[in-house]
Amino acid sequence: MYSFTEENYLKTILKLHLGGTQVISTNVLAESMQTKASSVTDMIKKLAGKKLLKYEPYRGCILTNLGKSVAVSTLRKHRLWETFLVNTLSFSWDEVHEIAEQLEHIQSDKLIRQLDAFLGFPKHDPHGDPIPQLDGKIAASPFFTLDQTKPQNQLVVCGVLNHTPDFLKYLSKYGIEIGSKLSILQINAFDRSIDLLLNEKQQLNLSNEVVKNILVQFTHQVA
Amino acid sequence: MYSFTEENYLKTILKLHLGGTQVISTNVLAESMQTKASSVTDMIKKLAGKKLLKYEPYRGCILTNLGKSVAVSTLRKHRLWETFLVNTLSFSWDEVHEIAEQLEHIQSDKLIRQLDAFLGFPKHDPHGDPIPQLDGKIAASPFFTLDQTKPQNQLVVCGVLNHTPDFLKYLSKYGIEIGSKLSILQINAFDRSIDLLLNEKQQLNLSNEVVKNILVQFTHQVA
DNA sequence: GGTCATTTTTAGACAAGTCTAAATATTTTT
DNA sequence: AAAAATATTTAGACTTGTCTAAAAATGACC
Ligand SMILES: [Mn+2]
Ligand SMILES: [Mn+2]
Ligand SMILES: [Mn+2]
Ligand SMILES: [Mn+2]
Repeated sequence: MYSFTEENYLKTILKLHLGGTQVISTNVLAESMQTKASSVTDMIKKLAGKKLLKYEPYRGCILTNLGKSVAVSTLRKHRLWETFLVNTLSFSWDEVHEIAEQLEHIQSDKLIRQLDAFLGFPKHDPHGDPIPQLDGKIAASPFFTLDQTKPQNQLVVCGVLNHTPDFLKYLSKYGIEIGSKLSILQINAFDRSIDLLLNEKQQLNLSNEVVKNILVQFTHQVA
Repeated sequence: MYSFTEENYLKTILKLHLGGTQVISTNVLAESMQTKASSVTDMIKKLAGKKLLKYEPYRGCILTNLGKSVAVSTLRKHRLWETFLVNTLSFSWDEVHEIAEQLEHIQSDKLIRQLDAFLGFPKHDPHGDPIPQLDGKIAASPFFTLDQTKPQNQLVVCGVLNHTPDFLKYLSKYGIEIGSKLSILQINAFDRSIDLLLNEKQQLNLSNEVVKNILVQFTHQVA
């Protein structure tokens, strides 16, 4: 129905909306899509012609409900495939994004329904991001970042905000993954780094840059 | 590395080679690709330029070893994905071809290796076609068609030659699927139809048109 | 309110893949 | 061996998505 390129534009616009921006400017979109502003203008016009977004020249664009539904569906497919790659095919969380970028464009409603069922209707992908449901609803994340915590908090790692392979490999190297238990020992005021105990045995220090990209929740809760 | 279109051309040429044709003519390829001869000429020239096939103007083309390896890899991916869809996601054998046509172009060696392992290194796809192995070898089919059998033969259905959804649904309607047991009761000379016993309980008659598209082997053998 | 910097759009070009129509080569028929 | 039929290639055009360079609109500053 829609080309890979169209779906990628729509998904990127959706993510910018979800990031809190109402109207998406041409330059911001060009930056996000890693392309030129002139290319974006051309594509935006085409998408507007297909009623996928509202476009005001020199102002920017906003997804219509139609555009939003296409974008959410693509995001849902992306995150379900990432879950499949990690849970079923033993990939690590830093390897799956590129492959999911391809798989998210496979067209078959039944395929995604069956995949969802096979995976047990997961709520979150391997990076802790919510998987949009079949009805298009995207749950608000129940997690918070590690830099919003206090000493003595007992926490579980539930996701990350930075999705780059470098960051994910860095965490894996220290044994930090989804489900890891963290106890806050001390927050160092001078550099906002945190001393903590990982899985009740290993003590380590994480810089503020790392800490603000880790999503956690309290131990007693069940996601 | 190669575009979807290039991979589709290469895979189609490979199948024509496997069907026994040494040199593929422009018109035959156009027919197989459901496109025009002029488009084929353009594409063949491009593929020849990339050393994927040898092309002699007005004569036809033959895959090089490089072209063959790309084509075999695409065919392997197609058949592994079809197996995944049927074995893991509960699709029926008449629903998977279209989806596999998309999935076969996903680029990731590791993905296919992991999928193969997850599926238990299957030798045949849901239609009984051999799955090319990682080294590029395609096993000769150990099966023969139902019209090459004699009365009293005890057989197991192992595949089909006609892959159209219509034919596959027709077989499913009568309960004929991979693994079904067949006993030949009688071969009717006047129309070459066959009376047989399905799974030791149901008697039925299959036309020659159906019979020559069903692949079987003797009951005692294990594929 | 006018100038300047920035943002956005337009104009024109290109690559991939396709098509129709016309030209040319090959094969078959006489 | 020439004519007719068939197969193949070429020429020119179109679509999608991209780019660079130039033009136009917008917003900031004085
Ligand atoms: Mn991702
Ligand atoms: Mn993710
Ligand atoms: Mn198939
Ligand atoms: Mn098949």
